[in-house]
Amino acid sequence: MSDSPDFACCTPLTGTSMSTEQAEQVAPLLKALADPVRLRLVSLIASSAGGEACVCDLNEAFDQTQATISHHLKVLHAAGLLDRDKRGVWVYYAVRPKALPAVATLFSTPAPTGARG
Amino acid sequence: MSDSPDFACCTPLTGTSMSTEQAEQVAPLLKALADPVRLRLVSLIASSAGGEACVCDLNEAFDQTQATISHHLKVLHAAGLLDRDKRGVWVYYAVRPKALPAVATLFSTPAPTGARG
DNA sequence: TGCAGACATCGACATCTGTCGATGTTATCG
DNA sequence: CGATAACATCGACAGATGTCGATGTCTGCA
Repeated sequence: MSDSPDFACCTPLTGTSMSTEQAEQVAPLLKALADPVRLRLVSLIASSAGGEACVCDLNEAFDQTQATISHHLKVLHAAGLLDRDKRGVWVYYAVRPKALPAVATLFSTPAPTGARG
Repeated sequence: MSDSPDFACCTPLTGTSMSTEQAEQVAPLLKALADPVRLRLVSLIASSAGGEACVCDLNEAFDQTQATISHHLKVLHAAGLLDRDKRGVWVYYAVRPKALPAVATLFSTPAPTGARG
């Protein structure tokens, strides 16, 4: 996977029927988010100071093993949702700026401006 | 499963860290959407005339078996994303009005109104 | 009553996924 | 150089998931 996907998922679900290609491009993104632990990871990172969080802190916030958390972070990173930054011994993850808004656009109604018909 | 979930997923992911309970409530919703076929199903239904579509038409729009499409529709219906309406021999599915906006809110930034930092 | 069509369900299967313990890799400190 | 700590990777395993063919259920029609 590229390290900087373009988030082509910016076309709303409604309005026009989605192409097979686009669906196959968006699904992995949602699949990465469709897990309670990963959802909380993203939320925790997004709400952290500076928009980033150290893995060591994340490990302590969950009941799962360090290996499991590392796995989930890898999945989120592979999906292009998280940025990874290693500083010395510590690793910081941050939510990719445009990732969440892109997903939000997917589920937004096209354009309520100028309702016609 | 209730036939009318309240879509408690209306709190944005960012801003405040998500609770375990809320995460476990939202994850199934995203899991239901995290499939290319189901994504296209929702999109196709949402963009159909009247906001609903007959299963017979949906079947013809996909390469998968009728049993598979029926399965996916059941998953989406169980997640509270689709409404089911049987009329004679035909069954019509419609996207639940507030379902998609609720998901959109999840991934929206808390409040762009009156940026105050 | 019998038949045909629309859709759901069942049973089976290969594959994917979440989780863990164990181990590997890399950076820091004495 | 050796020890320690932070994080990633590996191998394994139970359970979930997507798909199919076959069959069941219900409706409308002759």
